[in-house]
Amino acid sequence: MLDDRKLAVLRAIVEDYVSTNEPVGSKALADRHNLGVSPATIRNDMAALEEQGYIHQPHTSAGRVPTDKGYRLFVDRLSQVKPLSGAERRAIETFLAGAVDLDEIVMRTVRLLAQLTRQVAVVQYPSLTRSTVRHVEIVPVGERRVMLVLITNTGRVEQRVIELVEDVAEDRIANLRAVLNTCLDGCGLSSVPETVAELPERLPQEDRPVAATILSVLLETLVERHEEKLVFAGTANLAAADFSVGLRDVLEALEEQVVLMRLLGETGGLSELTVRIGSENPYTGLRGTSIVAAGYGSGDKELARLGVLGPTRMDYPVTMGAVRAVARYVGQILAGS
Amino acid sequence: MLDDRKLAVLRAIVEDYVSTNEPVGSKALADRHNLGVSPATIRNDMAALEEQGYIHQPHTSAGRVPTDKGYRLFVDRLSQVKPLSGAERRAIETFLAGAVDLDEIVMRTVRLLAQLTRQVAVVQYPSLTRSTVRHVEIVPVGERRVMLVLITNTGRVEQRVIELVEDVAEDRIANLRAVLNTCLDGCGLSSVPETVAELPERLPQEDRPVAATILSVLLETLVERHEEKLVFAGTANLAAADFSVGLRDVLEALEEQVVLMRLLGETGGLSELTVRIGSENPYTGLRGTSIVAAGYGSGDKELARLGVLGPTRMDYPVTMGAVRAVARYVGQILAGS
DNA sequence: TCTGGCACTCTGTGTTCCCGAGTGCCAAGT
DNA sequence: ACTTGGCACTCGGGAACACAGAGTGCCAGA
Repeated sequence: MLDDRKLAVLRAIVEDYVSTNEPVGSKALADRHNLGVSPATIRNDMAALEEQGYIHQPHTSAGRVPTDKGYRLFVDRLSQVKPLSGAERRAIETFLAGAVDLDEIVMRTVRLLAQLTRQVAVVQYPSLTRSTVRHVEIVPVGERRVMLVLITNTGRVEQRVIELVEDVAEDRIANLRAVLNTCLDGCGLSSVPETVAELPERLPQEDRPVAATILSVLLETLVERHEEKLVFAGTANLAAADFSVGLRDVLEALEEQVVLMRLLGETGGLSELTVRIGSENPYTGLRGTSIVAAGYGSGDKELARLGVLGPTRMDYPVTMGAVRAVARYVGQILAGS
Repeated sequence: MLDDRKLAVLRAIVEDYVSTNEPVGSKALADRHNLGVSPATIRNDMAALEEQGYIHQPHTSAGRVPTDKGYRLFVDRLSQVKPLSGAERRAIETFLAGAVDLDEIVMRTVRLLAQLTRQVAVVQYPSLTRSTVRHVEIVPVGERRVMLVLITNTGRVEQRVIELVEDVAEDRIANLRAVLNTCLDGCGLSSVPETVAELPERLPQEDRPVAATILSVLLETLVERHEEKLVFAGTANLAAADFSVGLRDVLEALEEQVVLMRLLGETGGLSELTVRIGSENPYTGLRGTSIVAAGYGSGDKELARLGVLGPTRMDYPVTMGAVRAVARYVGQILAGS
């Protein structure tokens, strides 16, 4: 069905189209790549490729352009992820190493990725789910209000203000805090719910209503927030890549956290690359765009995902290389801190 | 020099140009606004206005377009800030009231502002400088590491990880924490440096080096971070407003926090509107764009600034009204929480 | 000081035309 | 059974051109 030469032709078409941004014709192909055959032969192959939906002709008598299906085949079978240059590696290391806390790690990562790929980069904050509790703090901040602060081993801090229904003396709060910390210290966030369920028994009767309020907020924080936060950078790169489809839609999609979350996708293995090409992704505003994403984490646990978003017509090998490399480095940094 | 009628003509030109986005000619003016004079007269006035640099002709035999100077005069003398409609007010209130913590207040504010003005909105996090300390927490997070968490009365939480040079037992940390909280509780952040300076005296000799390390980080956090954080939303609106100047530059400027910070400007009074029109602003990538900003705060203290950024050709009265209103509401919300 | 009239100057738009790139097909060659 | 060169055909996009319409400046008269 698709012999080697046809595949070579498809590869050549993708490469040329990506670099020139113009439909590529049989003659140009014969010139630039030495496929060892004449334009006429290539034309026959192209006809076959088009027949099967891998490429497409904008109009009669224009060159061919890869379809989403064509890119898919290219990514799956015709290309190899291109590793970064040594200089780029060093740049990543020095750039990431300077970060002092989680916020800054994330910030620098997203900028780095945007710069490296010249596309829009998206980084999800490390999920709470895989972290463990380092410390829980309950701070009175008013008459009947306390602030709940949760610190994880990944250095993340979550905070919520809680309204109480009754006045609670400082020492009762202190006691509650002590009990909470004893129970939860080092506890994996995913197992917090069970641990918390048993907790009221250890408290004096009178404190249980208050504890219940606080604990419900705590759980809520874990569940609701556990992977909402996203950061992105490099939107200016969108303007450069002249988007076929309105970039208004793309900008809108970027502001829809929910959409973005889904685009980053569910995890494959750690550092495993996910590529969604054009219409493969569920959001209609993002036809015309592809997403290359990977999970990152410390050790062997995936903490969250990161990726880039660009025109379907992107340099997949290079982009994939950059995403994979950054994901790995971030993992290392997180593990080391 | 500029009699009333000429001013009226200028106002009419600005209004028409803003609504139609096309150079406006004398006949159209005479038709749409009843100025009581003939097109010919208007032409004379326009010639005078052009002479003085308030309007400008793209080409011979095209209508006139306001210059930056023209917009400036319009904003300063010819327009009145347009208050929001009742419906809009209610929308603001309900939308902002739902926020549970500072992060969410800021997030909702920036979205609200973007939606209301159909432009790019920017909100600066409430500055620490004006807040007071609610609580300082020091949490051991490893052998020789502690995490410093600072909670302010505005609900903001700052965190930093600190490496120590020696092992420090829990109880010494606890003591340090107690002392810190006693001294700093309720202390205005701006007066923290002095307060902290006297602090070592209250500590046992042995703890002073550790305390010094921690305190220096504390101060650093206050100084360095006190107004770095910015959030924006509504970039999709940029695509709609067909920017004369490349929107690439605008997107780039948006990612430069420093530039943005300066654009929001130094404070006038609280809720006082600052308007920078086109070339008035210092960053060349933003010719073609205007910024409308205002300070917001709780009580009479300005905590930070917010604003919107859009094409020079924007509806100033409406935009200014929205910015001012949002600034006030946010102030109220912050004061109330 | 305002107004109507008039000649003039542009831009933007629509039309036409033509070039060239690219194709598909076919018949001949290996 | 492929591959190749030749050939007629198609179609998009740029250049040349004309033209209508909007707008202007200026001038003479009210």
